[in-house]
Amino acid sequence: MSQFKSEFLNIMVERGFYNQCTNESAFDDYLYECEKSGKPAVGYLGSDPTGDSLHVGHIVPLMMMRWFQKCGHKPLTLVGGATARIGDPSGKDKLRPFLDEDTLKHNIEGLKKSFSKFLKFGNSANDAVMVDNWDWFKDINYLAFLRDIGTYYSVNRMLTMDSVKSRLDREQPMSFLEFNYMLLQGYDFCELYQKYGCRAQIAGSDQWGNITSGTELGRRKYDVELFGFTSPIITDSNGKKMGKSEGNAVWINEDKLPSYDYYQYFRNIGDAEVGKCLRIYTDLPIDEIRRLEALRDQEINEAKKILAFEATKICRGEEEAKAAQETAIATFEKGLAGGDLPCLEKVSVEGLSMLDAFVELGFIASKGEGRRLVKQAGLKINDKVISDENYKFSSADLIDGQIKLSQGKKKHGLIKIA
RNA sequence: GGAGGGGUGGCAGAGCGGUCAAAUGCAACGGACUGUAAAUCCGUCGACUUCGGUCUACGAAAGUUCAAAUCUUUCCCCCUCCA
Repeated sequence: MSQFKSEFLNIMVERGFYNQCTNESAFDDYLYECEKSGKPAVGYLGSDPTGDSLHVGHIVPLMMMRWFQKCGHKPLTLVGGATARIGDPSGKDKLRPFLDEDTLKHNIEGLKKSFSKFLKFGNSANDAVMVDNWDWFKDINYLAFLRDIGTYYSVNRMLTMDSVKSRLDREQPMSFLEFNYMLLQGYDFCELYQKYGCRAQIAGSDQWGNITSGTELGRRKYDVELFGFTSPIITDSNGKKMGKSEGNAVWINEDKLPSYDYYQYFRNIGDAEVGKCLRIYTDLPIDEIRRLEALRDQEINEAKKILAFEATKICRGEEEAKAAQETAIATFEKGLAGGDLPCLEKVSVEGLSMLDAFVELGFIASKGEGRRLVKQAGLKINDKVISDENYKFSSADLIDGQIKLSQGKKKHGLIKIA
């Protein structure tokens, strides 16, 4: 009844992770053999440290790797210390600014943290391993590289690759530096094959060109079939990429985004996305997901709560997920002030300007914006709309030693007496 | 090296001496309707403000002018074509 022999591929299809594979049946055979023999298949996921945390948009391949590991296989997570110094031209119009050494180092630490939330690292057979391509690129000799690797690449072929072609079609400049990116990523794949016996690369579909660069190099240089496997780009109902909230990225790392906000991102997902998101962002069994996504109208909110909780649990841990959920329930369903809301601590609130407090909480960028919101009835104190833009707090506003501040319907925060 | 085109708000993109805090679109934000959804409608969208205004902004600096995003000069950056 299942489409594939291997557990991994079946899960990928069932949960909507499968977009494209370099050789579906051979990959299936390979995985199946590994699953049967108990000897893990090795696959890798690469990410360039151009930022200090991954965000929700990166979760898709991360979850693929998570399932890969759950099926008994070994994930390698590659941080592109070297490739980040080049810049992946895929989907870009411009050369990226160069990052200095300190930033790269900082970013690599951030990525490791992000990876470790989704994968188990360690020394067992199928534990994940972190690698950095800087290790093998830093001492490489240019001439040796050209002779060893360059001979296998045809410029004619490279020019047909989407990442290059689209740039040329749009008459955007592409530097020779960026043009080399796919060679590096191809080399990575082969290096991991040599070192770890890695035969698979898993990534988003925008990486297809870079992946086939690796599989082709593997075939030509080592006479081995390497596999590439990609996910579709996950978009919301408006066709926009997932992962932005209020124009800001939804970060994986907790130092970049509070768990409550992470939870709220999933809680506020559109109805049409619930099923898709449950499959992709949670570990819930597929039967349970089918039941939840069938819910309609009011009831689908239950599914969204489960989605938000489960997604937060994977990324931030069960404790954080619970706290976020409790805060959300208290705030939205009971109209109380939940404990996990953003909070200002004050010795006294007497005479404190309301606008200053909102600015300090980060809800508004300026007092001017606050004044506008007051005119539009967008600011509330203890759930009462404030119409005086110069409102000053007094101890009469305190309820149980705190004041609840709200901006719009969704942003809530507290002032507490320290 | 030569010739030409260009750098404007989060992005795209008008404006080309005053009426410009800068059209329009997208994004974003608030309100209404709902379900913390979508769609729709209305409104807002540089900062400060005692709501009269004040200040800072159209790559950077200098200049012309009563007045400059708009003209001049120099510089920086980007693109196209030629060598």
